[in-house]
This record gives sequence, C-alpha cells and structure tokens, in this order.
Amino acid sequence: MSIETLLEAAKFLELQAQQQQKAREDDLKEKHRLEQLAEQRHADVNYNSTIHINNVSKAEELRTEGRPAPIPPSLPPPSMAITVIPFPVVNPNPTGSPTLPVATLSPPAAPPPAATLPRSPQPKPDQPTSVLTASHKQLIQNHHLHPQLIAQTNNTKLQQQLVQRYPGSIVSPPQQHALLPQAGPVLQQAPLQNGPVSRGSPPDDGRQLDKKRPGGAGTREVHNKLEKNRRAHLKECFETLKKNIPNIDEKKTSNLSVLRSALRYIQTLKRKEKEYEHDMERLAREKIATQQRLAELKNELSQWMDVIEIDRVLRQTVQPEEDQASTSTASEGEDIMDDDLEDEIAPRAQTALPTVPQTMKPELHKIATLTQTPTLAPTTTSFITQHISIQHKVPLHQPQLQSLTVIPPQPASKPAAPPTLTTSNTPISLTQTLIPTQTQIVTASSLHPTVIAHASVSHPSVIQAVNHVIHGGGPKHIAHLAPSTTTGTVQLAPGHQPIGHITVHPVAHLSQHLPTLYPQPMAVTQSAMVGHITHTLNHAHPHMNGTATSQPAATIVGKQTAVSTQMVTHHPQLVGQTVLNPVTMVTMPSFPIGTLKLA
DNA sequence: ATACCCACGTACGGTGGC
DNA sequence: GCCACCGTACGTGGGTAT
Repeated sequence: MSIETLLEAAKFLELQAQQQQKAREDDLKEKHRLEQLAEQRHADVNYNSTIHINNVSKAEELRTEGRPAPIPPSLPPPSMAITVIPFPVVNPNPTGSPTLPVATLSPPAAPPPAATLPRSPQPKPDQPTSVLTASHKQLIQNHHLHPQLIAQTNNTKLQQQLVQRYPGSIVSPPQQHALLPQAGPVLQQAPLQNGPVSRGSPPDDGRQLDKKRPGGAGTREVHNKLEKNRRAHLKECFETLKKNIPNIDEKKTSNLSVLRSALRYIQTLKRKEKEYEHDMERLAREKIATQQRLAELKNELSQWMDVIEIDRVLRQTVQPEEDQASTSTASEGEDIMDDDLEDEIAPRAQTALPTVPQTMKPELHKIATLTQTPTLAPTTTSFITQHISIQHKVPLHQPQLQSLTVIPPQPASKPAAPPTLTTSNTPISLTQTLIPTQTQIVTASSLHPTVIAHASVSHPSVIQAVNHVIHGGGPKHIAHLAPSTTTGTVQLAPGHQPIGHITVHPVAHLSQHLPTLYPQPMAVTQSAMVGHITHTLNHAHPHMNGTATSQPAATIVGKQTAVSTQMVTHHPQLVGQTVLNPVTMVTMPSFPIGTLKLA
C-alpha cells in the first residue's frame, strides 16, 4: 500500500470523522437534555446515569480525539487497513452486528432502570432512525456493559508494550491471540471478558466503577489487562517448565505438581552432577598416574635408547674397511701388547678371581680367538638380544654367579656364527638357533645383580679400546659406566694407542627396570681380561672409582661378579664378525683384536 | 508516577466419592 | 445426581521498587 493511498484514506476518515462528530454533537445535546430530565425526575443519585454520563464522556473524548466513528458500514476498505486506530475495531465487536447489541444489550440495562432509572423514557424507538445515534447508543451501552473493552481499546499500544514485555516467553498461538490487542483477538476476547465481568463485577458494577474512578479512567481495566498478561506469562512459564521436565505426565499436572516435579528433577540433576564430578576427578587422577607411569617408561626407554645410541655411534666410528689385514701400528702394537697384557692379566685374573672354581680357571685363561667374518653383520641389538635370549634360555650352572662364559680359542679361520645371528633381532629365534647343547657358563656372583656390564672383552687391546671409548665417548658413557658392574674404568697402558672401540655397556639402570632382560651377565671371553679391565678401570677414572669404591673391582671379580662382559660389536662389520660360539655361548668377533670394538 | 508483584476473593470446570 | 475438592482464570486492591 502506497503512502498516497494511506493519505487518501486518512483524509476520507478525517472527513467522515468530522461528519460523525457533528452528528455526535447533536446526539450529545439530545442526550444531555434527556439526562437532565431524568435527573430532575429522580432526585436521588443514579449510578447508571452517572456511569452513562461518564462513559459517554469517555467515549466522546475518544471520539473527539479525531478517531473515526464506529460505523462499520461507512468504513471504506482502506479504513480497514488503518487499523492503527483502535476504535473502529471495537465496534464490530461482540457479535459483529452493530445493531444487534442495541436490541440485546439494552434489556440488561433497561430492566433495573425500567423501574428506577430514567433510561426508560429514553426514546429508543426514536434512535434507530438515525444510524449515528444508534451506533452511538450502542457504543455507550457497550461501554457501559463492557468498560474493559473501552479500556482495552484505549490502551492498545500499552497492551502491545505489555506483550512485548515478555519477549522471551514462548507464547503459544492461542494465547498470543488472547494477548495481542489486534482486531481479531479483541473481538474474540470481548466475549471472554464478558464472562469474568459478568461473573464477578456485574452485581456491583456501578459501585466498582465508582471505586475505580479515583484511580483514573481505565485504570482498573488496564490493571486487569496487565494482570491477565502477567498470568498468561506465568502460565507460559509453567508450560515451558513442564516441557523441560522429563517423565512428567502431560495431563493432570497442575502448577503445583509441575513445581514439585521440577524440584525433584533439579535435585536429581544436582546429584548426577556431583557423581559426574567425582568420576571426572577419579579419571583425572588415573590419567595423572598413567601419565606418570608413561613418563617413567619413556625415561627407561630413553635410557635404553642411549645405549642403542652409543652402539650406533660406535658403529659409525668403526671404519668399515678395517679388516684383519689392517696393519696399523696400533693394531700391531696392540698385538704385541696383547701378548704382554695377556701374560700380565692372566695372573691378575687369577688373583682377582680367587674364588673362581678351579674347574673354570683353565678356561678363564683362554682367550677367544677372534676371527673376522665380514660377511656377517648382525646388529648390536640383535647381538644383545642374542645374549639376552641365551641367558634367558640357558640355565645357570651356578646361579649365584653371573655368567662368565669362557670361549675357547677359536681358530682364526673358523667360520662365523650361524647366519641367524646376523639377521634376526628376535631373541627367541636366536636362542633357538644359538642355544648350545653344552655351555660353559661361569656365573659370577654379583653384589649388584642388577648391574650388568656388557663389555666385550676378548683381548687386552680391548681395554685400550674401552679406554678410548671412555675418553672419547664423553661423560655420558662414563656416567653410565660408573654404576656398572665393572666399577672401574679402562685404562690404557702408557703408550698404548686405542686401536679399537670398546664400549662398556652401562645397563645398570636398565637392569634395574628390566631385570628380566639381563638376568645374568653376558658372556665374557676371559676372566683375565675381566680382571684387567676392572683393574684398569679402577685406576683410570677415579671419578668413576668414586662410585665404584663401594664395590671394588677386585671384590667383584673375586666374587665372580659379573664383570659380565659382553662381547658386543657395534660396527656392522664388527658385529658381523662377532660369532657366538655355539658351544660356549661366547661371542667371538671374527676380526683381529686390534679392531675389536667393545660395546 | 509507573510498572510490577502479590494476595485475596470469586467463578467455573473437572473429578471422585457418596 | 449431588456434593466436595481441586485446579485454573479472572478481577481487584495493596505494596514496593525504579
């Protein structure tokens, strides 16, 4: 609809209003005259008459405000659009026929007045002649009988505001219709309001109107409407609450029962909330504990990985091309030295191992002859696992002693270990293939059962290699070596150059956590070497001795302590050259001792 | 002054017991 | 069918906070 149309409609309405106002003025004059006559007839105060006057004045005020007359027939279609003016909406109300109320509503007001009120002389038959007067009377009577209606229409905007006061409420359509002051709802609501009004107030309508008057015109109606809206809102809230409560009967639920159910439900929710909180706390504690456990395991693993890392570094440091033919002076010198050391170590070993059973002694003197078999290149881990598996599988002849396996001299040209040694990392498989039928295991009793030193000692040159590693390996190795079983450091003989890399496996920490991995120490090639190693270790690194003083190497060795050295070759070549004697369970590098890398 | 809330009284409809 | 009870809706007045 365009603005022009609206303007035209407004002009039309304005013109119509002017005409109607003229008619109303005429009607008002006539009515005043009639009322004056009535008052003259009845000296006593007549409630209804005053009410009529008041209502009429109210209605007139409403009309004089420029609102169009409530004449539905005269309202053109555009006027319907301009429903902003509430007054036209009121008139077509209760029954929709403007004339019907005049006939039907007059009797209620008439009967009492018929005897007492001056309205009886009111010329009803005269009024119908004029449409305007008829409508006016109808309006008056309507106002008289339905003062709320007037108030309702007068406060349309107010009602809209009231409705908007509860924006959050879920208004069901029917209720919305009842609340919204629109034309339809008003029409529908008017009869509804007739009920309450006719129920409670009609008996003393006049008196109540008198009472309400001090508060202002329409105050009570407005108040009633507000109260109705408030109750509607309250009802919606109850309905919403009821919807949010599970397991509640849709029917037969009063507001009181809704409140009780809500209370129970809230209590249940609180209870569940507490339970969930407790569960969360418990789970959090479990999580923390699990994380701590995980951290510990990671730490252990990292420490274990250090060993692996050492092995890897050693492997890298070993020159792959180094072979038996390498004629480095160091190796040559070492060979010489080996002989010297061998002669020197043997008695030491004997002295250092006084408790070694005599049956073992001869074998302790034996030095494994390492042969080089470059084709075999087992990994260090596989090698270690070999020992682990072997130690797991092979029963100890002397449980109190750490294993101290002596390898009998092997011919240099002896073939290497079984191929499985080179490839498999699985201890089981290795064990299956490597477990000898007869093993010579000298288990050395250890005061540190958990401490295992994997020192591949096969030759005095190994000592030098160990020293080399210790000096070059950094404090990390030393630190790891310190608590190890050897409790000593490898000391190079003066003038001896490191010819190899010997790594003493510091697996003490591992053994603490993984005792099952190394239940027994690893094979040792020669006790003399062990003794030498321990001896030299004790002298080479005092700082390590500091930790080893509590466990002198001699004591350890004397008690057949472990010195559970393991022949571990980390260089692929070395590893490959390492051979496990299937009989003695002693690993035998198949390369010259000068190139031996202990790990 | 206004808006809002609350309590009271009243009426009506539904339900169960008699 | 009558009656009592319950729940709901309504009107109304009063009190209170802004």
